[in-house]
Amino acid sequence: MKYWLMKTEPGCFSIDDLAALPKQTTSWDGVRNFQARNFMRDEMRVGDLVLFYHSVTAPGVVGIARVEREAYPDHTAFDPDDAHYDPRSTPDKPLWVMVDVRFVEKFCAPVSLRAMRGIKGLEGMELLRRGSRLSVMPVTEAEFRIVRDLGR
DNA sequence: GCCAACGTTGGC
DNA sequence: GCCAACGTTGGC
Repeated sequence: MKYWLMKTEPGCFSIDDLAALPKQTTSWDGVRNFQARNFMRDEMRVGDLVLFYHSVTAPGVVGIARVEREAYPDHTAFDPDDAHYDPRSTPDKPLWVMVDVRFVEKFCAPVSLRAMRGIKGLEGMELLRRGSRLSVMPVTEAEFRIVRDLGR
């Protein structure tokens, strides 16, 4: 089993939005970065756990989700009216993929990006690298546990 | 709102 | 294949 961190802008889609869905499950569409796509397509498996990260406003990890369905074509790329439309991607040859994730828990206290920078054991996190912009990235089990324990 | 860092595009 | 220009991300 692997561990991940996935970013979202809460103004667009927050952990509360996820928890409020009937099945508490959503398709993680709109990823348009090859490195992030490759992680989803090649390495993400059902049951993997995800640190749910809010960016922009109060950046930090706010909870945990779980992968419910492995990569399948991101149909929003086919839709000219969609903000993430990409004409290079077609139903025959989909370029972009998405996974489904399910709500697991919301932290009592969000683990802010600022706080994470000072925590021993998190120094190696991709998220903390200067200029890190990846929206889907792997984390180690140790990092996952540290962040989870801080949030609970 | 600013701007550093980064990925992507496209001319050559 | 190089690299400048550009657009985007995202912290602050």
